[in-house]
Amino acid sequence: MADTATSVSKTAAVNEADAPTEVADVASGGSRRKLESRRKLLNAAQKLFIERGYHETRTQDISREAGVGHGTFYLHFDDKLDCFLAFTEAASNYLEGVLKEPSGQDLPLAESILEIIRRIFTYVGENPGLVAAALLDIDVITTTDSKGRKMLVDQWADSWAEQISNWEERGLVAKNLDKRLVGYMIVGAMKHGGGYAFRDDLDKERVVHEMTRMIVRALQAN
Amino acid sequence: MADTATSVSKTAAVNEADAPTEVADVASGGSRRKLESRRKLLNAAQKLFIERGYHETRTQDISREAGVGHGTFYLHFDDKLDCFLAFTEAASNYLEGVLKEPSGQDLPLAESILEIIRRIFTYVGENPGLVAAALLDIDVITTTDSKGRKMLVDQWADSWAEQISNWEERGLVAKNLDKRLVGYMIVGAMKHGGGYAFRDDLDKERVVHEMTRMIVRALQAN
Amino acid sequence: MADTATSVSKTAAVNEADAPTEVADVASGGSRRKLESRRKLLNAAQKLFIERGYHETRTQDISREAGVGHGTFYLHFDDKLDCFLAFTEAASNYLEGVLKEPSGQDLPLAESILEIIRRIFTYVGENPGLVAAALLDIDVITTTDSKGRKMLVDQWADSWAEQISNWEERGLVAKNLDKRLVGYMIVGAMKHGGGYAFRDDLDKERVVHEMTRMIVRALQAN
Amino acid sequence: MADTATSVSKTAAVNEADAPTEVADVASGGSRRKLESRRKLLNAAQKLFIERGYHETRTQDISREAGVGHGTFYLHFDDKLDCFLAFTEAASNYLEGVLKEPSGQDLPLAESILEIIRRIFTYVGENPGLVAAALLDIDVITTTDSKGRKMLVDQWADSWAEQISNWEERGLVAKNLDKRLVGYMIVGAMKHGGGYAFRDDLDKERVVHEMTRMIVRALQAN
DNA sequence: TATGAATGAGCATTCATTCAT
DNA sequence: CATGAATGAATGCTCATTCAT
Repeated sequence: MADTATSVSKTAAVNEADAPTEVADVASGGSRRKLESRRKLLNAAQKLFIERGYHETRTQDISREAGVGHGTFYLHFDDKLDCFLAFTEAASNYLEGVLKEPSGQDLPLAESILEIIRRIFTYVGENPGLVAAALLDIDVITTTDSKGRKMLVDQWADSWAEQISNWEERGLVAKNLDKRLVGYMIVGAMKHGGGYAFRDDLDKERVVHEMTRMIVRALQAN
Repeated sequence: MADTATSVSKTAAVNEADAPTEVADVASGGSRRKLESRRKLLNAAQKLFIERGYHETRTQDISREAGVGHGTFYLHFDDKLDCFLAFTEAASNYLEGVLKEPSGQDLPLAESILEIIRRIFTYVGENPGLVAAALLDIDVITTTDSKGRKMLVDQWADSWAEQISNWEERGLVAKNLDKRLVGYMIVGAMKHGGGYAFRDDLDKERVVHEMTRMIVRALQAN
Repeated sequence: MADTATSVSKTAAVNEADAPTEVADVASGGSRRKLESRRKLLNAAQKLFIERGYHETRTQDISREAGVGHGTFYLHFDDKLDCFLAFTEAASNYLEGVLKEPSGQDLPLAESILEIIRRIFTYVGENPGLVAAALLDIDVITTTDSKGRKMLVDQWADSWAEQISNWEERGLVAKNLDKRLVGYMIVGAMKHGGGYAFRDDLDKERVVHEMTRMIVRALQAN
Repeated sequence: MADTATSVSKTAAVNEADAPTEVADVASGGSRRKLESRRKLLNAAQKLFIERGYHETRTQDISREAGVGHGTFYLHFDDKLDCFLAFTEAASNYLEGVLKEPSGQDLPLAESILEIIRRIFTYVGENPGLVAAALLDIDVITTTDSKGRKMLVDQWADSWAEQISNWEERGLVAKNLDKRLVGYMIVGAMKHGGGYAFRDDLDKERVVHEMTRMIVRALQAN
C-alpha cells in the first residue's frame, strides 16, 4: 500500500512523471490512466519536436503518434506551446541540475567545466536531439511569451550566471564579469557549437575538450 | 546624377531610400520601377521581420506595409523565405565584410577583435534589431533548407572560421582549433549575448569590451 | 418529515434547495441521492443558461458548477437539450398554471389579464432571468425538434389560446379570433417586451399596466 | 461607357449590391468580380441561414453553396456573425423603409397599419423565410454583441417606436405610451404570430387582417 | 450511482501562393 | 510590371457524449 511509486520511465528520464507534486504514491485508477496518457503524449511530442521542429509539428500529429484521441491532447496541455514547454522541462531540469551540483566541490575550474560539459554531452547523446530541439526552436517565441512563460535558453543562461557567481566567490574566474551576459554567451556558444557538432557528427570527445578549453579560458581572470 | 542605382544591399545602410536619383545608366526604364518596388518590399520586410519575427509576419502584411499589390511580392521573391533571406543579405554582407577586412593588418588579436565587435555593435545599433532578427528567427528553419539555402548563422560561422584560420597562420591564436566549431561558438555567443544585451539595454561599450575580452581569451594559445 | 421530496419543479420555486428534509417515504436510499444530484444539476443549469444562454453554456460547465462528475450529467439527462427543457419546465408549469386558474372566475377581462401579467412579472422577478432565458434561447432550436420536443414558447401559446377560448365563451373578448395566432402574438409581445423591460430595468408596475392595457384592448370585441 | 450599373438581383432585392456607397457606376475589373462573389456568398448565406438557422449553418457550407473558395468568405466578411448581419440587412432595410414611409400621409391609423402589415407579409411571402430566419436566430446572440452589433429585432423595435411617436403627434394613438416597449411588443407579436402563421400555412389575408385589428386596437387611445 | 478520462468529428479562421485582368 | 481577388489545404482548439473503473 505504501509507496507504489510508479516512477515511470526513469533513466535519462525525459518525461518522467514531471515532479509528482503530490508525493505521488498511489495514482489510483483514473489518475494512473491520466498519467499514462500524459507520458505517451510527451514521448510523442519529444519525438516530433525533435524530428521536425516546433512549427512543423502539428498537435494532431502528436496525438496520433501518442495513440490517443486528439481531444486528449488538450486534456493535458493548455495549448501547443504548453506542450512544448513541458517537453522542454526535462532537459531544463537536467541541465540545471548539472550546473547546480558542481561535481567535486573543490575541483579546479577546468575540471569542473569539463565535467559539466561532458555530462551535458552525455545527456545530449542519450537523448538525441532533445537539447538541440529544445534550444533551437525556442527562438520562435520571443524569449518570454505573453503568458510569462520562460524559454529554456533563458532558464539555462540564468543557471550559468549563478554558477559563475559561485566560481567568482571562490576566486576561480575573473571578477566583475556581467554573469548574465556571460551566461547567455556560453549558452549561445554551446547551442550553436553543439548543433554544428551534432549535425556534422564531429568526434564528441574532441568537441567536449575544445569547448571546455575555450570556456575555461574565456572565464579566466588574467 | 551620375553614379546611380545598384546600391541595394551594399553598405551599412540596408534598404535605405537611396534617393532614386534620376533616370540614368544601367537600369532601363521598367527595371528602375521594378527596383523601386523591391526596395519598398525589402524595407517593409525589414521592419516587420524585426518587429514581429518570421512566423508572425505575413506576406500580405509586407505588401501592404510596402504599399504595393500583394501579387507584386511574388514578382520579386520566390517565396516568403526568399524574402527573408534577401532581407538578411544586407546584414550578412556587412558582417562578412567586417570579418574579411580586419582593419589594420597587423593589429594584435585583442584589438582586431575589439574592432570587429565594435563595428558589429555599431552596425547593430544603427540598424536596430536587424541582426537580432536576422539571426534569431533563422533557427526556425533547419539550418539549411530543402532548396539548399544557407542561413545567416551558418554563413557567419564560416566567415569567422576563415578569419580564425587567418589569425592562426599569423600565430595569433591557438593552433589546432576546429575553426568551424569555434566559429559557431562565437556566433552563438554573440547572438545570445547580444540579444540579451539588447533586450535589457545594457551599456554598449561595456558589452563590447566584455565580449571582446572573453573571445580573445578563448582563442588564445595558452 | 411527512410530505417529502418530489417537489422538484413544482411551484414558483424552481430548483430551490428544498431542504433535503430527511429520509422518509417514496424515495429509496439511492433514489434520494439521485434526486440530490439532479437538483444540483438543475440549479447549475438554471444559473448558467440564464447567465450565458443555451449555446454559451457547456455541459461540462453545468457539471462543474453543480459540483458533480461530468458523467453524472448524462445519468440524469439524455442530452443537453433535455437538460434545458427540464430547466424550462418549472417556468412552463408555473406559466401554464397562471393562465389556467384565472384567479377570480368572474373578474372583468382587464382585471384577469392584469392579474395574470402581474403574477408573471412577480414570478419573473423572483426567478430573475428564468423566463427570459427560457423563452429566448428556445428559438435556437426549430420550435419542435426531431425528438418531438415542444418548446416553451409553443406550450405557452397554447395555454393562452385555451384561455382566450374561455374568455370568448364568456363573451369577454372578440369573436372569431384565431386563438392560436393571438396566443403566439401575446407570447411574442410579452417575451420581447419583457426582455426589453428587463434589460433596461424599466419600472415593473408601469410595464405591467401598459402591457395589460394593450393586451386587453387588442382582445376586445369592438 | 457611362452607367454600367450592373444593379444585380433587384426585385424584392435581398442582396443587391448593398447600398453601393460609391454611386456604383463602373465596378471596373476586379471590383466587379468582388461584388459578384459577395452576392453569391450572400445568396448562399440567405438560403442556408433560412433553411438551417444560424448555428446549423457552417461557413464552409456557405462558401460551397456559393461556389467560391472558402477563403473568399473571409475576404468579404469579418466573421460568421458579420455575414449573418449582412444577410439580415436587406430585411432590415426593407422593414425600416416600410415603417418610415407610411404610404398616405393622412390615412387613418387602421389603414396605415393594415398597409404596413400587408407590405411586410408580401415581402415575407416573396422572400420566404427571410424575415423569419433573420428574426428568429437572432436571439442566439445577446441582443447587442461585444462588437456593438445590433440585431434586427432591436433595430426594428426602434423603427416602430419612431413611427408610434409619429402617430402620437398626430393624435392617432394613445398618449404616454412607452414607445420602445410597445415597439418591442409589436415586433414580438409579429415575429411569433408570423412564425406560427407561416409554419401552419394560415391564410395570409386573414392573418394580415387579424394582426392589424389587434395592433390597431392595442394602440388606440380609449 | 458516480466519476472523470477519453474521444474525435467538427469548426471558424488563417495565409502562402496563384492568376486573370 | 502590377494588381488584388480568389483559393483551399491546413491548423489549433472545442465540446457533447461515451465508458471503464
